[in-house]
Amino acid sequence: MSKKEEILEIATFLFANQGFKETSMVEVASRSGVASATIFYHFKTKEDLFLAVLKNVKDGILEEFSHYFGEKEFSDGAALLEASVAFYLYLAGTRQPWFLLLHRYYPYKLAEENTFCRTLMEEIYNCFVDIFESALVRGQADGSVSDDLSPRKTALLILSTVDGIVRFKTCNLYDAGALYNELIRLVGRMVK
Amino acid sequence: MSKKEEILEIATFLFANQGFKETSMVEVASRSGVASATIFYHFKTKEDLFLAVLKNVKDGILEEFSHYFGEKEFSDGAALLEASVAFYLYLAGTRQPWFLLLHRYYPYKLAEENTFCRTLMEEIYNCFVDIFESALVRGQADGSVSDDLSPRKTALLILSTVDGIVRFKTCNLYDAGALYNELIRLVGRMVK
DNA sequence: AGTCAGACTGACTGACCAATCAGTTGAATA
DNA sequence: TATTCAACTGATTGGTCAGTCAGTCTGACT
Repeated sequence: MSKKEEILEIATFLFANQGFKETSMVEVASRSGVASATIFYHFKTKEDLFLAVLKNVKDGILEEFSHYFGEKEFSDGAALLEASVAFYLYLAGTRQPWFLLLHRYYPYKLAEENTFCRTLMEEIYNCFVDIFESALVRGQADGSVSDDLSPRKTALLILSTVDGIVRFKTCNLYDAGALYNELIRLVGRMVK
Repeated sequence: MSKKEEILEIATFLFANQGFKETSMVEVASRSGVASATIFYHFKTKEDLFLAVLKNVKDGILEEFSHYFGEKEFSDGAALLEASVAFYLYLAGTRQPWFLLLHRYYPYKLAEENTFCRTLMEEIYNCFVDIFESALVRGQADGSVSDDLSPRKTALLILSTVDGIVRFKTCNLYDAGALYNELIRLVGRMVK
């Protein structure tokens, strides 16, 4: 792995676990085994480093989802929806730093003034919503999902539920992990 | 208003809008119209100031809920649940700084090592969950809520949905405010 | 061997920040 | 009037941090 990649990986971990302001370039440097000036050689500013991290996260998420849904088949829309929710939860577990980062306030704040950041955040969340929405649309076509639902709005609400549970889990509020099965059942009730 | 109260109010606003680390004691002082040493006279450390802010938020939330539910009557459990969700959304709108603060990572991180902070966070979230849970229990007794639901788990899932939508709104992701009606409808479907 | 460029570094700087301290002020009390 | 005490302050300090700069090193190409 090149030093640049190493810096990116360490920075992802630290920005996710400690936050942007709370992570110093010196710490990223020392953990990556480089001099702090090396980071500024590869990334112009600390904000630039953060954006590179966020881009990495976006690419990773999009790839994981397209990989998973590219090779699997589902019997109907409801089954696809259930699998989508389950895969979101699975991913939040295996790629904790990504979701920790997305549950911090900094990227959203940065997105208000930085168009590149806003684009990245939109791509990430649209990826999530689109998957739920297309499952709902397919479900309405094959009859496994109720017709009197707005697919887009319902998709957003499902995302906020799933995202909320994952956030509870990272915040150690309640034993949110124990709710995963119940969550999938309730989402089923919601759209039936 | 005493200077101490003024400091607390300004600190609540700044911690909520900028974050803990990003808010300097000098800024809190200058906006409150006092010398920075004055803050340290009233609050031993910056962390102490944050805990005082969080306690204020907790007291405010608990009072708002007990005030609202102390004077209203509801026809059945389902109606009570709907009103609870609606009041949560209403409160998140009128008391934005409180919810912004609760959607930051700092209080949860602090709660891991500081028992007082953990207690405050638990009191806040238990207040929310308890209200949803008791509405569900009442609904199961009067038949307006399905019997094959675990009231506690369902209450947690409803909270995560509502909390997720409020978070989306504060993060300016999508027009989450437009989903409020849809949200209440879907919660109704969930528990029927 | 000589040249060049990209990768990397140690030492430094100016800005900022939490916290301290030795005081002043003003109002209540003796 | 003298005393006391809580509230408040200006000046300062030790420490941290993002970012800069003037270089060194290494490997490829001539």
